[in-house]
Amino acid sequence: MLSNRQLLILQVIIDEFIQTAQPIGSRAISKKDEIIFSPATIRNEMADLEEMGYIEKTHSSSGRVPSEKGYRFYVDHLLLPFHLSKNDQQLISSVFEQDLVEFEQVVQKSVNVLSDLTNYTSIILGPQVYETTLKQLQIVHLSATTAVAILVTNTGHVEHRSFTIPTEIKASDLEKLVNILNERLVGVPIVELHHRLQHELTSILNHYVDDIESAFHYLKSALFDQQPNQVYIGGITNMLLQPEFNDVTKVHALYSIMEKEELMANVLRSTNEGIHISIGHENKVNAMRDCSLITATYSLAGKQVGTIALLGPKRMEYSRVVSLLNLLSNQMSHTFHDW
Amino acid sequence: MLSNRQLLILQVIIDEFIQTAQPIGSRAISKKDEIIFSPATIRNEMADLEEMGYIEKTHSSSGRVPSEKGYRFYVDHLLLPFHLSKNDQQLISSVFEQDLVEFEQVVQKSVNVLSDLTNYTSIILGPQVYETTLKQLQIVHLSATTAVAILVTNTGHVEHRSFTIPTEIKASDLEKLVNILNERLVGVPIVELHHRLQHELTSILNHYVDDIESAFHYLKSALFDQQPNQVYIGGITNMLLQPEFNDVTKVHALYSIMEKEELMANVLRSTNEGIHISIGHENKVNAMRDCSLITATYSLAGKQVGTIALLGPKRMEYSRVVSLLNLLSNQMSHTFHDW
DNA sequence: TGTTAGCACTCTTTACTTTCGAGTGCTAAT
DNA sequence: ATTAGCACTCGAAAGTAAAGAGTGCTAACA
Repeated sequence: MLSNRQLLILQVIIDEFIQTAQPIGSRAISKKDEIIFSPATIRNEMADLEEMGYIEKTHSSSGRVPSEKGYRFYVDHLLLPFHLSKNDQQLISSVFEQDLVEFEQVVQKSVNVLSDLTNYTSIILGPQVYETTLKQLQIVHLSATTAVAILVTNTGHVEHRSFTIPTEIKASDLEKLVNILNERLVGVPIVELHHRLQHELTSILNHYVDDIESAFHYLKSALFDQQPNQVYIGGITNMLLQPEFNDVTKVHALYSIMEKEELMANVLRSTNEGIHISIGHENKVNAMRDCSLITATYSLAGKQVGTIALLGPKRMEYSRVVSLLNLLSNQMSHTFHDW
Repeated sequence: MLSNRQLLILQVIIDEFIQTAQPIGSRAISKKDEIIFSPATIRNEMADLEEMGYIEKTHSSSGRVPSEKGYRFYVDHLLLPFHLSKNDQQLISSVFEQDLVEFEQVVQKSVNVLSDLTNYTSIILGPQVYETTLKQLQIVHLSATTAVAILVTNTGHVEHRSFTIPTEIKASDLEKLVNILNERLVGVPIVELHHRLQHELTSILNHYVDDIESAFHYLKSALFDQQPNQVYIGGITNMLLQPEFNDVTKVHALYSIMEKEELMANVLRSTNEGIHISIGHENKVNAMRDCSLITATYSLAGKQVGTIALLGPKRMEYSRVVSLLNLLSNQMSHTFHDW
């Protein structure tokens, strides 16, 4: 479809535009070392590339900028493997060098390193709780009427929820309940807890506990009502550094959606395994239509559990970012392999 | 010092500027109902007010805007008690109407309500952990070499930290240690824990535990290494709605410091009891020199524990914001009174 | 003596023009 | 097939002009 020369020119245009954010003219292209043709020749090729929809003009006599189709072609066919600098590699590795056992710590560090290295906004979706299993359940009484329920997972994740104990529930009932649940439910995947509680254990529990109904109801609501989506975001302010976000209204739209954890979680959760790139209008969320989102998945104990993403302008350093995400997601998966 | 007429005019200028963000001219002032003088008279008074430094011109023939000295005078002497609308009051009360026992939930809700009501950025500094006491300490083993330490406070706050258990420490030692700590330390203020561990308990512990040194060391570092500052921020994007933050560079500076939790914690921690207002250059942090920060303290069980703040342009609705903060901080203190 | 009308003056804002240059498309020559 | 040449287009930047909001000052007024 595209001649070698056209491929070369397209590559130069996109590479250049990613760096400068300025439209590229035929003269500038001809001056590149790898180009041995005159501006006129290049103009002809550019006219063809434009006709095919890979590049665009900002106005009738401007240089060219990549179109979304152009970026798509670029990432699909022109992406050269990027050799990460020693510094990049070290910074990523440094996340895993300490004895961090807690998931949150690793993720928090990763988010920061990633946004610092790229100057984009990095987003990590934490492990799906349903991939993890229950390690321990516990009630700590704070006063006669209040208590904290604490749930520890096999990944070291701790969920806790305070609640008031209504007067009709005996504290002893609650304790019994928790004891029974611990005996029966340790090792069960979190996502199944609800079902198991509901269907298999009610009868057994009725046997032991006087007023199982309300005690159960309370414990359930305390623990499972709002399963928080763990979305970690770093480098939000980096967006402001990109020239395409000089306009405050654009930034506002983008920031608003990033404040919505659930929305972000949905966006990231629906990604395929491995590296995936959404460019501009390929993004389902309107406010991201001027951005590209690159996602990578990582796994915990062999199962896919979460997503790492970088959000930046369409004019992203795709090559480098893909390499960084690859490295990081691999290292994460490796670190979490035997948890 | 200032005549009644000057006070009136100053008040009108500031009230008006707070609403419109536009310089106010003599003609506009004279049209106000409460003003019965001609523009010429007002011009004379304005010249005086300017000479005294309460108002400024943006250029030689512009209307006047309040100076920082003007705002200071305004909040010190001209602030009328603001009557909150039913809606405002209800929204604030709604935070406390549910059975929220957990501190985090109350604070998170408050932050959101506050930023929604004001269109400013709201910041809440969580309870100082050292004001709270230990309720329970616990170790949950995840694997042979990893465990989570969980610390529950009397406020229902849960701290947890995962750590690797080095081979030289016996799991049983760790358990013993935790048992002893629980017997001895429940009810001790968190801030004293470190001291108590260090000085009073070492001898006792030595008696029971074989290798107290390293077990102790590990537990300590797991629990007390980085005491997180709990800074809750809501409505960061609201800044973008203010005309004074049309400039992306200003926003960037401001957002950067808000990403630094410790810095924000320091700023808020160093406030006096009750309501306090810092205007423009009164703020110690450079990036806030174009902003006003209004803080209020709330207490838990009678002791001062935290700060609620609103950050906005110098042109804030001081009167309303003060009332809102007063109401919220009182309700918070009241709610937390007997925790 | 305090207040106000009148007026010249200042400065910003907006719109309109001009100029400059980067870049294009096309044609004709190589 | 490639390139030099050239007329043309458009945006960005700079300059000009008019409009309007607001001021300070002076002199008149109650």
